[in-house]
Amino acid sequence: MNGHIALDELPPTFQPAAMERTWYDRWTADGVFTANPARTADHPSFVVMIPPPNVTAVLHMGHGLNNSVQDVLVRWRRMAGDEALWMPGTDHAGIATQNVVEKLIARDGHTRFDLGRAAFVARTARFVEETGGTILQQLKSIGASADFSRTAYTLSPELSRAVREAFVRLHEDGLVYRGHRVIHWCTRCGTSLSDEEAEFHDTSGKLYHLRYPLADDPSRGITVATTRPETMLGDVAVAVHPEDARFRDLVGKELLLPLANVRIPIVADPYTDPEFGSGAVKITPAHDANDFEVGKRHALAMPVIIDAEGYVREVTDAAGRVPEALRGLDRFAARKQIVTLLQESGVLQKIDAHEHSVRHCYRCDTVVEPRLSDQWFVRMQPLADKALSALRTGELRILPERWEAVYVNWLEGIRDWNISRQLWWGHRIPVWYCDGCGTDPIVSRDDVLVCPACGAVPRQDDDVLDTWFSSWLWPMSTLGWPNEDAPDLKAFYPSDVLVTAPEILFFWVARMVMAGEWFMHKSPFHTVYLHGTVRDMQHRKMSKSLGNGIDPLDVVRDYGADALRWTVIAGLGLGVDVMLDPDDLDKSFSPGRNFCTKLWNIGRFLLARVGASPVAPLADIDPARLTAADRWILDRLDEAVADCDAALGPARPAAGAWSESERLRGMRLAEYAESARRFVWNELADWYLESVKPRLAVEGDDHEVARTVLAHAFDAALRLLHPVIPFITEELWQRVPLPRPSAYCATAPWPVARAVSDQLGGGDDFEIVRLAVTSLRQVRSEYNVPPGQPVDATLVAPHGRLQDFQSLVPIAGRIARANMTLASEAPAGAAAQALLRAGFELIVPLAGMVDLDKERRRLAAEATQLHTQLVALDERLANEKFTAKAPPALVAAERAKAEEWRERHAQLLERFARLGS
RNA sequence: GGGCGAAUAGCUCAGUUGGUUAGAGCGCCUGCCUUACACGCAGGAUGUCGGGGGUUCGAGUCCCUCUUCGCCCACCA
Repeated sequence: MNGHIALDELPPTFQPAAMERTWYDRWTADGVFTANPARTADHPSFVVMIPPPNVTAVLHMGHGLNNSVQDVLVRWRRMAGDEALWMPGTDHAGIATQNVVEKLIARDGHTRFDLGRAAFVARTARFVEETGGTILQQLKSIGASADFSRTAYTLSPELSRAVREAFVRLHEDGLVYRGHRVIHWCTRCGTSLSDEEAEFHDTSGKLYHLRYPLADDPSRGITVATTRPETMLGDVAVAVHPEDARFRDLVGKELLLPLANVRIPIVADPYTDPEFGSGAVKITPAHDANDFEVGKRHALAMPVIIDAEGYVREVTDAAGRVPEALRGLDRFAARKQIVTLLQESGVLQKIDAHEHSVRHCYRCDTVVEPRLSDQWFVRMQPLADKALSALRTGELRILPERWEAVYVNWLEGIRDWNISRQLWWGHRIPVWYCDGCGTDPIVSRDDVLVCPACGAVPRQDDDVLDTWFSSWLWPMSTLGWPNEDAPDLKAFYPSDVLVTAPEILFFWVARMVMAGEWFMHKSPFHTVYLHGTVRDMQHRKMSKSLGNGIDPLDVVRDYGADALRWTVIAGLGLGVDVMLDPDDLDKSFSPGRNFCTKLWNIGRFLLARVGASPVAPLADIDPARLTAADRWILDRLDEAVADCDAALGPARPAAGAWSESERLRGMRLAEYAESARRFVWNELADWYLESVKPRLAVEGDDHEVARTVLAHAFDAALRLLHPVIPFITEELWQRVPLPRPSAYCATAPWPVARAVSDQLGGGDDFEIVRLAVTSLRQVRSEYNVPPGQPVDATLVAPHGRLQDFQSLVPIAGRIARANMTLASEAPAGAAAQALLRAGFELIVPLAGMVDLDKERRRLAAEATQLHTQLVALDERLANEKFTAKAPPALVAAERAKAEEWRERHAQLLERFARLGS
C-alpha cells in the first residue's frame, strides 16, 4: 500500500483545542490513569498524593505549576512500567469555605447565627456540592493524569472516620489534651488559630510610654512601655527584672492603674529585659502569651477586657476595670480613646516609633488577638522526634536540600498544636460532656448518645478540628486507613514523591510525616519536592488581589495545555521561582507553542515522506546498512535518553533509604525537558532530517533503512517528551507508522538507551559532515553569498578514510548547498583532530570568493589570541609543582593540548603567509 | 534577635567531589518565505563569575570579610 499522505492533510500548525479533549476522554475511558492494586504484587508502585486544593478553589497558575510537575513524574513512571497512582481530591478548608458561605448569606442580610449550626452546615455542604470540584475538572484540561475514580474529600464519611480514629488514638496515647492558655484568636473569623496560622507581618507601630503612679505615693511611679495601650485595662501587675537596681526598692509595692483605678503589684520576673523600653513591663495575662506565663508564676488574676469580637468590655474577672466611656468600643477605637484619656491625665509620657511584627490571621489578614481560652492541643514533641528521625535515617529527603534545615529547625523548636477551631464547618471534635453528672469528658470513635455514668444525654464539644488535622492524614486516609487491610493501603502506602510549595512545609508536610510515622510507622513518602512560586516580572507573587494573575485556562485556550506545561516545566530550576509576564502571555508561552509546532512539523514531514505503511523494527535492519547519519542519530538518541533518565531519577531509593550518593539526585525537570528538546530540535530536526531527505526521495533499500531509523528516532522522541507535553505526543504517536506496543503513547514503554556494548559506533563520522557544513555556512555568511547560490568546496578526508567519506560528501553538499568534492589527502602534517577545527583546511572554497585582506586580519587575530593562551599553558606545564601535584591524566591532557595548539598556531601562520603571497 | 540562601551574558538560570578557551534558553544584531515548520532557517555579538582578602601548581567552585537582595524562625513589652 502507498501510505504517503499529502502534506496539506495536516494543518501546518498544531491545533491543540481540537484534540486535547478527545485524548483526555479516551485515556479516561480506557482506564489509563486507573491504578490497579493487584498489579503491585510484581511491579513497583509509584504514588503521588495531590496537595488537595480547597474544594471551592479555582485553578490558578500555582496549581498549574504544582500539578504539571506531579503529572510529569506520574506519566514518566507509568511509562517506565510502575503501577502509577496519582491520588486526586479536595480539602474542605474549614475557615476558608466557612468564610465564603458567610459572605454569601450576608448578601441576604444573614449571619450563620441566624441560620443556626445545622442549617449553616447544610447550606455550606450544598454550596460545596454545587460549586466544589470545579478545580478537579480544570485539572483535567491541563492533562492531569490523576485517578479520578478515587477522588477523595477530607470531609467525606471515609476520611472523617480516619480523623476520629486519629484523634481518639492520640488521646489514648496521651498526646491530645485540653489546655487553658492564651492562644491566637481571629476576631473576624471568631476562632482560635494555630501558631502557623497566625502569620507575622512587619509593622511600623508605636511604643507608648505610660507612667503608673505608686498607689501610696503618687509623686513616684514607674514608666512602662507598650505597643497596645488598650490592654492596660487588663493589667494586673508591672514586672521588673530582679537584678535591676533601678526598681529594687519598688518590688512588692503597689501601683495605681490609671483609668481602671485598681491597685496592682510590682513584681520581679526575669522575663523582663532591662534594656528594652523603660525596663518595666505591664502584665496583662489574659491578652498576651508571655504575660500569661508571668501571671501564672505570680498567681495573678487574669481579667479579660476584650471580647471574642474584639470589643472592649468587662468580659470576665474585670468588674469595674473598664470605664463607661470605653465600653463597647472596638479594640482599635479603644486604643485611640485610651491614648487620648491617658494624654489628658498626664499618664502618657511619650510615643516612640517602633518597628515590630504583628500576627495576622492567615485567612482574612485581621490582626490576631491573644486570648485566654480552653482549647484542645496535640503534644508535638514525640511526633516531632519521629519526623526528625525519618530525615536523619534517609527514609525521607527534601529537595532542594536547603529546606531540610528549615524542617529540622521547626521540629526541634516544636510547640504544641492547637487543634480546636470555634467554627462550624469541619470535623466536630469527638468529645462529649455530660452536664448531668459532670463526669470526665468522653472521647469516642462513635457518637455518644447516652452518658455511660448517669444515662443523661451528653452534649458534643462545640468546636471543630483544624482543617490540617484532616490534611495530615491524607496519604493514609485516602487509601483506606484506618482499615489496615484496605487493598489500596497495602498496595500504595507509602507514596513516593510529595510535590508542593515551601509555604506549607510546616502546615502540612512535616505533620504528614509525623502522622505517617506515628500511625503507620513509615514516612508517607520518600521525597519532598518543594518547587518555587509563580511570580510576575517584578518578582511579585501572582495573586488575585494584585491583579497580576494569569488564568491557566486562558493559556490552554490560546496556546494549548502542552504549551502551558512546557513553560512551567522547562523554566523550572530546582526550587527556583517561575517568572511569567501577565501582560505578555506570548512572551511566556510562545516557546512551548513553538516547540509543539516544530514537533508537529517533523511529524508532517515524516508522514509525507516516510508514509503510513509500517516500518520494520529497528532490530531487523542489518547494521551494515546503517549510514553514518543513522549511527549518529541513534547515538544521540541514546545520549538523550540517558540525560533524561539522569535528570529525572532515581525514582526511589535503591535500598529503602537514601544513600548519600543518590540523595540529591534527580527531580531536575527543566534539565529533562531541555535534553529532550535538544535532541528533537537541534539533532533530529536540524541535522538528521536534513541529511535524510535525499535518501527518502529515492526508492530502494536505503530508503527503507532511512525511514525505519527516522520513524524509530521520532517515536522514541515522542515517548521521551510525553510526560511534559502529553497531548501533541499522543496525537503524533498514534500516526507514526510503527508496530505499536500499546494503545497509547501514555502507556508506551519509556525509551531505554542501548547499552554501550550494543552501540554500533561510527556516529563520529557524521560529526565531520556537521563541521564541514557549519564551516561552509560561516564562509557563506561572512562573504554574503546568497543562500541560493551554489558554491564549490572541497572536503578533505582524514588519512586513509577516503572511501568512508565518499558517501558523506553528497550529504554535506546538499545540506550546505555546495558542489562539494572530496580531496584525497589532507594538507601536509595535519592530523584529523586539527582538521576538525580548521575551517579553511576542511572546506576549501574556490579562489575568488575570499577577501584576502579580511582573511589576513582574521588569521592574525586568531593567531595572536592562540599564542597568548599557548604561552600561559606552556608556563603552567613548566611549573614543577603543577606536574608533580596535578593528576597525571590532566597533565598528559594539557601536554597534548599544548602540542595541538602549537600545531594549529603554526598552521595559522603558514596560512597567513600563503595569503600574503 | 537567631538561622538559611542567593549574587555568573540585557533577562531567567545551569555550572555535580577545585582542573580544557565558563554554558543554555529567551532577548539582541545580520541575511534568508531554501516545497516539514517565518510559531521557521542560517550566521553573529555579549561575562574583570557582587567588592576585597586568603588557601592552592590551579578558585565561578573552598575559607574570611564587606555590600545588596530574598526566605524561614523568634516570648521585638
